[in-house]
Formats: sequence, C-alpha cells, structure tokens
Amino acid sequence: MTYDPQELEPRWQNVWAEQEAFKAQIDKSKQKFYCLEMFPYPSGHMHMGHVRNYSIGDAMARFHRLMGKNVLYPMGYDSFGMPAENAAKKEGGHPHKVTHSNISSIRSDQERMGYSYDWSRFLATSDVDYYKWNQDMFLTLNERGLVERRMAPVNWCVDCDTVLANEQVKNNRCWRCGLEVVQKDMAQWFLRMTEYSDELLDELDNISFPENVKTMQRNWIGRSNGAHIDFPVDGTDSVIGVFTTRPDTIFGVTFVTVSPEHELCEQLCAGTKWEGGWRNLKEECAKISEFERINMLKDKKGVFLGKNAINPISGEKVPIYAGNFVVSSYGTGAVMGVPGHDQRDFDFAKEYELEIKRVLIEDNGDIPDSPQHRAFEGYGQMVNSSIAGFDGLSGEQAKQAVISTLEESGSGRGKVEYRLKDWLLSRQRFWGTPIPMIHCESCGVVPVPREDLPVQLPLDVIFTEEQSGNPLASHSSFVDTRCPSCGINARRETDTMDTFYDSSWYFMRFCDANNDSEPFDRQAVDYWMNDGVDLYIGGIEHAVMHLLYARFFTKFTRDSGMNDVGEPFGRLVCQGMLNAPAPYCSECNSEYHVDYSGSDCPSCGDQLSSRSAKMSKSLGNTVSPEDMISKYGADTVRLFILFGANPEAGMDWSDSALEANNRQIYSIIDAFESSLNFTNSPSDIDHWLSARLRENHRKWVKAMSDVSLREGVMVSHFQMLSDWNWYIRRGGRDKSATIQFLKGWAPMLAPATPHLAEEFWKKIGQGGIVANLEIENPGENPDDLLTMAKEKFVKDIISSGRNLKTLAERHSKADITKVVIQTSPKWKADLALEAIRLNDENFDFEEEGHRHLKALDVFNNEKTRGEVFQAWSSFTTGSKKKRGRIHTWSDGEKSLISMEIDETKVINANSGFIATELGVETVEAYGAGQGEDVGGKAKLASPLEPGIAFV
RNA sequence: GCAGGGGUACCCGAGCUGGUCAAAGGGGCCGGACUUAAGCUCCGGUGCAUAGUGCUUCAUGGGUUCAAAUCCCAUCCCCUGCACCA
Repeated sequence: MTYDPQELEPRWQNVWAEQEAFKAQIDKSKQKFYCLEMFPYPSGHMHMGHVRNYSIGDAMARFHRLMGKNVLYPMGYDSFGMPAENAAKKEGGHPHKVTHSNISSIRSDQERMGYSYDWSRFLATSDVDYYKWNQDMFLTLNERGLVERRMAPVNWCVDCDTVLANEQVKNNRCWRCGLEVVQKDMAQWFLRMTEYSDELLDELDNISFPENVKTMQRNWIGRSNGAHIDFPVDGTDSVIGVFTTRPDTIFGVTFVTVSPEHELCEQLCAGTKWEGGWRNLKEECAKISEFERINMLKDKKGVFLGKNAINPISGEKVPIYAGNFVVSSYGTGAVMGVPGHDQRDFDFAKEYELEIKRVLIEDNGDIPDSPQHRAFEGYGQMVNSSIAGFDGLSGEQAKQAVISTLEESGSGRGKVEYRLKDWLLSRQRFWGTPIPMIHCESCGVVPVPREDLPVQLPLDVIFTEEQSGNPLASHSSFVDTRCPSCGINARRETDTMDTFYDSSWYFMRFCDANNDSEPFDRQAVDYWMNDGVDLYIGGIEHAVMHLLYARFFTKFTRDSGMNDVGEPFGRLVCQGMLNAPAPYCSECNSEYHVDYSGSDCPSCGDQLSSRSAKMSKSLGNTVSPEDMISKYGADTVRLFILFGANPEAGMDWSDSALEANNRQIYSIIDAFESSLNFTNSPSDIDHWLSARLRENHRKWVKAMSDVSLREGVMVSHFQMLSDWNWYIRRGGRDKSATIQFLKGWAPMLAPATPHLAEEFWKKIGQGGIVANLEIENPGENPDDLLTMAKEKFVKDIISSGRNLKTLAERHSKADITKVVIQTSPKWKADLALEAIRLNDENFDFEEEGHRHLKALDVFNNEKTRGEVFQAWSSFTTGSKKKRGRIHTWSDGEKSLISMEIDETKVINANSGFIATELGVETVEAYGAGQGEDVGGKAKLASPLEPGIAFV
C-alpha cells in the first residue's frame, strides 16, 4: 500500500475533532482516569523532550479509553514568565502577543502529533480568565493567614532583575540564567508554606512518587528534631539562642559560634578591639564566590567577639565566636560548639586552641578522660556531666533528660527545625499575575476587594531593550488607584507572582476549565481528582519546586473547603532523558558541539570520539520533531519514542532505529493488506492464531496498565506481527480467522500509532472509530494452552532440528535428504505422566522419589533399570544445574503429556512443513523402539523431546 | 561527605519476589529466500565447543544455597540530588 502519513494522519485528526472523540464529561457510572502531563511553557516549537512526554501520556490516555475508563486528558500552557518578556523587549512588542503566537505554534505541533487532548479545556495561565483566579485564591490565602509581607534577605538575580525563591537557586546560581545570585534585603510577599511542613513530609510515605523524588522532597523539607537552648551573654541582657539536634552533648560545650551576619555580633563587639576582625569576616563571607565556598569546607575560620556565653545548664562560661561555617538562615544562625562530639567543632577548636571535652563514651569500658583525636559523633553514655543525674544516660533518654532540665529552668525547650522556608512569592517582573494588594498611606497594605478583581496587566506597555526594572512600576494608570477602605489616593502593588503559583493548581482548573464564577467547581474536582491525578508525567527537574508547591496548594484549597483530596498526584512518572550522540574527548572528559564532530578536540587536540549526551541546544545534538514528522509521519516517531525505552529510562536517539520502526509500520501494513484477499479456508493453525491473540492481549493489558509502554508496544507492534507471520508461514489464510485476529489487533495499535489503528479498523470493515471504542476482552479459552503448546512442540523440533542439521552436515559426506524423528517410548511417557501427577499432589520427590520409583512396574526390568532411573531423575529432581522437568514444563506442555498426545501423529500431520523448514525431502517419525534406531538416537527420545537424526 | 539510582553479550535495553536464563525485544552485523539488481519484505545466525545434554559469561572479589545475573558482604566505577543544616 502507499503509506502517506502526511495525508492519512491529518485526515484522522480531523475525524477525531469532528466527532469530539476526546471530550471528557463527568459520568459517575464510569471509572475515571485523569491523565496529565506537566504543561509546557510555550517557547515556540515543540522539542523532542515534549514529544516523549506527550507520547507517553497520550498512549496511556488512549489505552484507558479503550479499557472503558472515563478519561480526562487536557492540555494548556504555563505561559507567564520571563522569556516572553525578554522576547518582547527584543522585538519591541508586548509579551501577550509573543505568548499567543508561541502558543498557537506549539499547539499546532501537538495537534500534528495526534495527541488526544480535550481541547475544550484549553487554558493559558497568562490569560486573564485564568489569572484572575490566581488573584481570587491569593485573597483566600490571605484570609487564611497564609500570606505575609516582610523584610527579608532575598536571593537576587541581577540578570533577571528579580528575586528568586530558595528552590530556584541551584549552587548559588539562578536556575534560569545561571548567574550567581546576590543577597539583598527587601520587603517581599511570602506564602506560609511552612505551616504544612509536617504534612508535606509525612504524607510522602503514602504517595507513589518515585523514590528519588521523595528523597529530594524529604531532604528539601529537612525536618530535624532537637532543642532550642538559650545561652545568656555574660555581663549583658542579651541571649544567644541556638538550635541543636544533640542536647545530650550540652556538657561538652566549650564555645558558642554565631554566623557573621547574626544581629548580635555588632552588639557584642561594637566599639571594642574585636570589631574590626568581625567586620572583615562578615565582608569576606558576603562576597565569597561559589568556588571559594567549596574550598572553605576545609578552612574553618572564626573571630572572637569579646564576650562569653553562659551554659544555662552547667553555668560554665565559654567564649563567643563568629564563624564562617555557621549558616545564618538555618535554625537561629547560632550553634553551640561541642568539639568532642562534632567534627566541625573539633576542627574549629584545634584551629583556635579551644578546650575539647569528652562528655559521651563510645563503649562502656572507655575511659572518660582519654584524649580525643577526632570527634565522636555517635550516641553513647553521658560522662563528665558537671551536675549529677546525667552520667550514664544515652541517646533519646539523655536528650530528653537535658531538655526537661532546660525547660524547668526556662532556658530551653524541645524544638523541631525545618530546612524548608516559606515560599517567597513576589517577583519584580511584568509578565506574571499582579498581586492584588494596594498600599495606602493611612491604612497600610489593603487587599483588593474580590468584586474589583481582576487586576489586569496593562496591554499598552511598550517594551524596549533599554528598559530596566519592572515596567509595571512606571505605568501610572496601573499604579495609581484609590484605597478600597478609606478612598484616598493609593498605590497598587507592582510585584507579580512567581509563575510556580500558576502551575500549583492548574490541574484542578482543568477539571472545570471554563468556570467563570469560581476557580473550579467542587463536584467536578472531587470527581476527577479523587485519589489525585491518576497518572502525572513530567521531568525530574520539578521534583522539588513544582511538585512541592502543588502539594502545598492542594492542601490549602482542601482546608479552605474547595476540594476533598489532599494529595494532588497519584502515580507520578518522571520520564528519562533523551540523549543523542555528541563529540566527546575522553582525555578532557567533556562533550563538544556537533560542529566539532570528526575533528580534533579544541582544547587538547586529541581525536574526538562520540558518546551520547542529553539533547541540548548548547551541544547542538537536538533532533527536530517537525523534520522527523515530515519524513516519517507522527506514528513512526511515536512508535520509536515508546519502543526505544520505558518511560523512566533514559533513551538514545538513533536514526537507524527510527528507520527500523518505520519499516516495522510497513510490515504491519502488509499484514493488514494481505488479509483482504483471503477467502474462507479454515485450517488447524487458525485456532493457534486466535489463542495467540488472547495470550498477547492479556500480556498487553498487563504491561500497559503498569505503564510499561515498551513492553506493551513490544506485544502490540512486534509480537503480534511475528505471530501473524508464523500463521502465514504455516499456511493460514482463512478470512474469518484473520479478520477476528486483526479486529483484536487494530485497537492494540492505537496507543502508540493511533492514526494507523483507525486506518486499519476501517480497512477491515469495522464501523465507528477506534478513538470511541471500548475494547472487547477476548476472554480465555481453556484449550489455548494446549493449542500453543502443541505448536511449540513443532516449533521446537524445527529449532533443534536446525541446530542438529548443521552438526550433522559435518559428519556426512553425502547430502542430507531425510530426518528421522523417534518419539518418546511409552514407558518414558508414562513415567513423565506419573511424575506430573505426583507433583500436583505436592509429592516430595527428594524424600520419597526413589522408594516410589522402585515400587513401579517399569523398574522391574533389569535391562532398562538404569535408563528408567535416569529418566525419573531428569523428570523429578533434576541434576545439579538443571531442575526437574516437572518444574520447567509449561502448563500447556504438562497437559500435552497428561493427555498422552500421540507425538508421532502430530509430527506426521506437519511433516510437509517440517521438511521445508529443515530443508530435507522426507520426514519419518515413529516411536522409539518401533523402527530402526537411526543414529542411536532412541535413547535420547523423551516426552516432547524426540530423538532426531539426519541421514 | 550524606542520600537515591545504577553497572547485563558489538550497541541500546528487559530480567533481578533465586531454578523454565546462554539470558526477552530491538539496533547493528553475517548468511539464506525473493528480485534482473538494489531496496523492501520474509527466514535463519550472532560467547566457545559440540550430532543434542558440555564449558565460560550478567562491574570485581568473597559468601549463602542442591542451585545465583537474581539474595548477603566488601571493593571499584558511573549518574542524580543535597551540600559546613548544627
């Protein structure tokens, strides 16, 4: 057939659209399946990473529709953000325009791929229809006390001209542009995500995220149990609060260290001779680069601040230092120095010749006063406590004892600290949701009343390259307003929201995307979001940021009575990297742009080899989906993507594999084509074909349900074809049997290659379209195992015959023209039958096998006794390396033996086929002992494993 | 350093609740059929040995077991995340 995907694919896409095949509606009588991909930022065209993401999602959506589920599979765009703003500056336009032209371009790419989205739920977060609900929910957050505006040291990216959330800083660099971030003090809007720290952490145990994602989130939340302890500063009213996870080491404190930025530093040393040293240290810490930070790990530095702190439990006075290794943002920004039991403190103490005290012993027999060469950081019995009642305690008990004592004296308490910080929401950028707040000179900060929403982004802003800062701030018609509470002139907030806010609830909006009276209807969300999104597919890069924010948001909306569910995502699948070859220098261990392929390493001059690397613009090893679609069609690209690797695994791009998948499609087409000429001509192999359909269907459903798409496709696009080919080879050509098979096959092709599936469905004369089909379960047929085992018996004879023939050829001078097959003698078959029967009764062959055998009649014949014994062992206990046959025969094979099938008859019935396959003129078969023992092969004959000789 | 995940035949990749595993499937390569020929398609082969049940293989070295790619321990290497978090 002429296969023209450029004609065929759009044609079916139109049919789907006309029939609204993918429109989802609530139907409580059906089981729902919510399939979602992390929606894209519309950056112009779709890239291969998108293709992989959506091909996985689409296959699953289509599969579950075939399974009769009510599938919600929407698509939209995360369309606020910096790139559009930068592009607008460059082109002198407005981000709104840039965004919309990008959206239509990526959307048409997606449509060309044939993804089965319910486009009626389309949304773009930068549209006011969407972001007005951002604002609405911001007011709700505010009402619930989860919004806070405060001065805070923030991460500032000079290049992006805005602040960044902690999650957006990677290695002290901006996640977007890679520039190093600087610290700045600013008034900022925060969402109090830490209110949910415990739930965010604890719920991780109950959700099915991949383990690495859970770990990342756990690390990020970073809960630690410990104690807050106040150390009064000697001779002042000040108190230094420290956080420690090891209150059991309190008696070992020999100094206190605060971060150089700590507010107490100045108080303590101002005007003293110590002040200079502190200022130097502070300055040094403020401007150190990332590179120096890593070096600093080895180099602990500190300065004495001129005062002592008092250990609240022992009353001892210890010096206070400012230290470069204390993180100002964690805990209280101050730590107690216990050099005996913390390696960092130990290093510090050595450096500054501070006392090292042992207050825990490792083993019971250890001497409490022995000197230490390193810190002992484990748990152990307390020793050397300066007050009674503590020595001898260890671990949790010791910690508790210290905490209670501190609590009694009011100088400390048990405390849980988190690494997680509140979500810094505000951005000093234009292209985001305006924060609906108003600054009034007399009333302070006042929320915009709900009825005044939305606060719209002005469309009459001109963007230019020279511009710096936020254009909103200088746009007077936006900024100037009146105070909603007192009515005097006031100023609008010009900060906009982090775009992660937009993506924190879009999955709920999709449930009710066109609602214009509220963010979403509760009933709709409760239906679709029950147990969360059933399958959520996206990149690992969002493991902490998006996935944590979305979890937080869902809990907040739940607590506001907007929905029932507390965890937004059920099963999360993070698709693997898409790699492609890139030039590589093993000497320098680095990859280069594809422009260098074939030439020498630009830095060391060695010859460049090649290795696979993540597809990236900077390496130039990307592949354009459009090119591939126009060359092979969407179905081939989809098949390649799904067959190349399971969703989570990384995969390598390969042009030759893509071509091979294209050829596979042609072969499948041939199969469907050839059936059209068949007539009514039934044969035995027809039963085998339908047995294979049922078997493959069962395997396919299992694999697909597990999101093992590669395995699923292996069945639907490879195994099915190879079974078809075998059927043809065996002379099958019956119209009704093949139609039955193809009718079962066509829908199985739909998840990966939906256009082809529709074409075939029509070709074999079925009504309707596959997209609307609920697949019939072909069910089970009790004879299938037997049918397949019988065919396998023939296949095995051919397969081992082929091996043996090549061996035989070495020994035979004349041409081989005949194969003699001696089937198992009756007594062996009986023995096998007996073994199977006993095995079904859980007979213990190890213990009782021999006794049982000796009681059998066959064992009485002295001449064959040895052979009987051998056969029995090979059937039952097996040898050292091989298990007994009773364990290795399939159920079908066991039935063949149990039914005492006449192997000779089966072979004779298929002798023509066997002869052709083995390239001989005649096939002769008889039971061993009933004819000449050609080649002495009779003794090898065993049930289902006849002796084969070539002559 | 800590945590998570890995190392399987020429390559990619399954298997890893121990036996049916010389190890699925694909790519590549080799051979055969078809063809005027190439391509396509189909069939076979692809550790070594061998007229069949044998030997050596699943990062390395040990161990458990009648039996290990699969379980345990140690080592080496790779990826990913966090990184002076008290």
